[in-house]
Amino acid sequence: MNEIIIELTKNNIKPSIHRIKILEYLRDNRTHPTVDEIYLNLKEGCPTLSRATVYNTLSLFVQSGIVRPLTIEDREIRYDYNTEDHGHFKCEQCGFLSDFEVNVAQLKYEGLEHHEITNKDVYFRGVCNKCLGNKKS
Amino acid sequence: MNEIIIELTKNNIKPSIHRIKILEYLRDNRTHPTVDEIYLNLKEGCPTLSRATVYNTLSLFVQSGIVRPLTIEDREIRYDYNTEDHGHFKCEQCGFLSDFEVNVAQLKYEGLEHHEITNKDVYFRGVCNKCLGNKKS
DNA sequence: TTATAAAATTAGAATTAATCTAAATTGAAA
DNA sequence: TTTCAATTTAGATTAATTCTAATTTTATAA
Ligand SMILES: [Mn+2]
Ligand SMILES: [Mn+2]
Ligand SMILES: [Zn+2]
Ligand SMILES: [Zn+2]
Repeated sequence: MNEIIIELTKNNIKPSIHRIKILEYLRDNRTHPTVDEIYLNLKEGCPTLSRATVYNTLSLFVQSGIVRPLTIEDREIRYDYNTEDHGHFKCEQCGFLSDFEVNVAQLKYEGLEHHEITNKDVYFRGVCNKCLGNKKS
Repeated sequence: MNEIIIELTKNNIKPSIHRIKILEYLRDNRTHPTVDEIYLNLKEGCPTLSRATVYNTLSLFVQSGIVRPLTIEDREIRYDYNTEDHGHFKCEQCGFLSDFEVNVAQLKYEGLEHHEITNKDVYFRGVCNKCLGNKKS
């Protein structure tokens, strides 16, 4: 809780109660939750919470670089507290979105001379081991 | 035109006039167009065309693997006729979505043992050279 | 403390990409 | 021609996100 306040303050974000709760939720739930997941879960302990606040707050966090937005889904954005270098795998069967190790920073590329690159994402898709195991072939 | 029909037939897709036009449009416009871009452009030469047909057809193409859907945008899907190994860069300033060279296939990763991977995407974001050049700093 | 201004939050309306639905059209057999 | 499945269609529906304008909270100054 205290670390969350420090992190917000360090990033020039005033640590309001909602901002603390939302960042805390992301820190403690590494499932890459959607806006609605965050909203519905926090609403229980804070019935006055508005969806707009969750949207506003997450935009603020993304701008400050303390959380990362994931656009691997077609329709809705997911949010990741882990901004370290790692890839994301989406199982097309069960929908689960998992992390995997990949060295994106060292990835060699060409054709972006004189571009400023602020963000790199690696998205894989397929079927996870669990879903493959369940399949009676 | 003829090659398009051959490509569709090879993938067990009956080459209806709309399917031909849509695939032709993707082949000739490598700007990663959205559904609406495709729809509005083709509607001129084919006023009866429906949005639903564009959606249906693109889903069909994606399933067959002859076009690739890009989810680099938050809100809408873009489509790429080029299914070869390459990365995508989105300029946050002008919105342009460009290709770049990157060897995704040879990318080393860990943590997806016994997963079936059907698709790999590399998305970079930032500011393109053109936008950087325009900026009077 | 009290007054004032700025920042944060709110509910609900508006927007819009994508999906769904049920009817109409087309095209290939029989 | 008749029949049946595949394709296409317009418009309704869904749902994530954004917008708006009002309200509440917090900070600052007198
Ligand atoms: Mn992650
Ligand atoms: Mn491309
Ligand atoms: Zn799975
Ligand atoms: Zn640009």
